[in-house]
Amino acid sequence: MIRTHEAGRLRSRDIGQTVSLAGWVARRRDHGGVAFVDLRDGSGVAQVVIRDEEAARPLRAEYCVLVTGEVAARPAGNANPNLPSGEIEVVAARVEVLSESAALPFPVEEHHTTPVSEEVRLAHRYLDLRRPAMAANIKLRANVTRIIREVMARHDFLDIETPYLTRSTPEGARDFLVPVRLQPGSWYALPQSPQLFKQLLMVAGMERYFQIARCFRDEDFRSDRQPEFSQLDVEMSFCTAADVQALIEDLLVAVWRDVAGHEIALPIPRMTYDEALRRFGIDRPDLRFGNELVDFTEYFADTPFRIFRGSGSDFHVGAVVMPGGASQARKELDGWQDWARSRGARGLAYVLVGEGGALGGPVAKNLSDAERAGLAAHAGAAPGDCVFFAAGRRTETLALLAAARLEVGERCGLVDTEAWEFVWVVDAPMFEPVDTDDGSTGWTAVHHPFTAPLDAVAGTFGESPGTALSKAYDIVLNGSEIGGGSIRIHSSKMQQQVFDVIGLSPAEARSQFGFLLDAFSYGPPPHGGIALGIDRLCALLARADSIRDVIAFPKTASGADPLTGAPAPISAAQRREAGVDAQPPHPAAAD
RNA sequence: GGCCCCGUAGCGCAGCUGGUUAGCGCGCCGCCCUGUCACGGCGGAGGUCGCGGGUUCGAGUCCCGUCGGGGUCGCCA
Repeated sequence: MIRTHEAGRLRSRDIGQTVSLAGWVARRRDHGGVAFVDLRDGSGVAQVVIRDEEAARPLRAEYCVLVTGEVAARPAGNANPNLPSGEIEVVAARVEVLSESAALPFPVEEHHTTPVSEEVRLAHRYLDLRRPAMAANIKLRANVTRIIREVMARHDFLDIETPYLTRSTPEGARDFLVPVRLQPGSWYALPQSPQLFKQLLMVAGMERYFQIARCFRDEDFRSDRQPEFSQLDVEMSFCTAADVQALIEDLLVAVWRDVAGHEIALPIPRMTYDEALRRFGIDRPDLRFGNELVDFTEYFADTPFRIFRGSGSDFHVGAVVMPGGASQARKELDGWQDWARSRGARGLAYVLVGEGGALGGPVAKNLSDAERAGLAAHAGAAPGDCVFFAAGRRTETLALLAAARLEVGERCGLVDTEAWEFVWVVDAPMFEPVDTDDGSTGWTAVHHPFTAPLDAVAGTFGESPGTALSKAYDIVLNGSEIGGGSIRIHSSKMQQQVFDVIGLSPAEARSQFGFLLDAFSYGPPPHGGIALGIDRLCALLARADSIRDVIAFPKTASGADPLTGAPAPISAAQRREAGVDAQPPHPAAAD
């Protein structure tokens, strides 16, 4: 057995020992008759010195080699502090080439810091993953899932698999569909999440279920969204929201302690959805910095400036301060307008607070004397600051200000990039208005339609859906949602009431979720759960820009895999066998 | 589906208001160098400028279309 994963672990105490190291040639340098080879394996890099006729051996980058030799102290001077084994080396007695490497499509060696396009990296992912930074990400992820399994086992949860071939459901994201050879015209769908199955498992008496499940959604991608992704899926019976949160806190503490060396302070703070929107304009607040939004709706209730004067309960005027922003050039201030317009807004009004306290900018002269006098104090702005304003429909205005706050935080260096700021966002609304095809306003579930209402509205949410709050909870880290869950409805009567609100008729509900409603007629236990996004969680832990950096074989933004060429056309014979050619619509299919 | 940015040698890039033979760094190949460590020196190979069309005496450069990559809004219960 060849000893591997040793190179980076060699230390001066190993001097004098004979070792065998298997790994890859990270770099070769020749000086006279001596070859210096940096040998990389899973544990790091060691320098191998090869003399005599062995040095003439053609060892080039990424050759896979087996080196046997003695660990020795390096001659004085020039020790490379960048190598973990910088003060020792292996003097090779024997070098065996296990396999050669072709010239590389891009630099694999660590010290090459010039960026390589992701497309090229993905096309040769097996080389990309040899790079120490990427290898570290993959190891980090393996550690995370290992710790998750340990914690879940300690809490007596059962790891239960659920189907990947299941039925399509109407709500939510677009499904990936799979044709069924044995039943032409019928299709499986890949699950968007195991949501329904885990609730069925609760009915089945599996009181504590978890699974690290792959989920599939046929929607457009982002740096933090892939068509398939992994989530830690959890469901438990006879629990409260606090029980689920305590479990997840235990889990997060264990993961961050081991992987990040960080001790999360418990309990993780709670914030209501309403408070998050008021203070940060968004339901996933980034608490790594302050600079909260300021409500100016009342302040400008009677303003002569028409833009800031609206009517109706949905009108909102808000502001966010940019510290030191008053010294921005006109060009920079115009840049903010472009920035706002690129986000679909009309613009971003601003007021500059002068060093003497006098207000500048095009908006200020439209305000009354009294409004000008108190503006800086109300906004919490100091001389030299810039105050950005947005006005209009409340949700859109807050969304723009939330984005502006993040942009200000980044540009002004307000964000503590070393911080881990967790927060539970609780009591989200059950429903939000949605424009339907016929122009009327309907309701859609904010979380999902199996989310239970708060006890206070359990009997009345059908009468005023817009104000009903739910037993939902999202876990947010540094402004990213890393998980969300809720206490579920376990009464088929209440479940039907929710379907009524979102416009799903009893017949439709029965057609789509009949199996769940049936199950709920057999004594379902009260239950609730949560799902954590493994990819996002690992990306944050790895301080990676994209979840692609913590997925071994991710897809590009168009859903393609440059490595395998997927997706690819199938042959005519495959199409015939799958029954997707000239397929008649199934009689039971509804549009 | 909308908008923005990018596409020039294996990789990363430059290429001005259109004008000789399209450059630079790294890598690659060859030779030299007895302790290098982002070693160094000399020499060399390598490019349908993503693709198609248009304008022009002349297009890497300007215009239209298209494909690919990245970001973002919609979307993602």
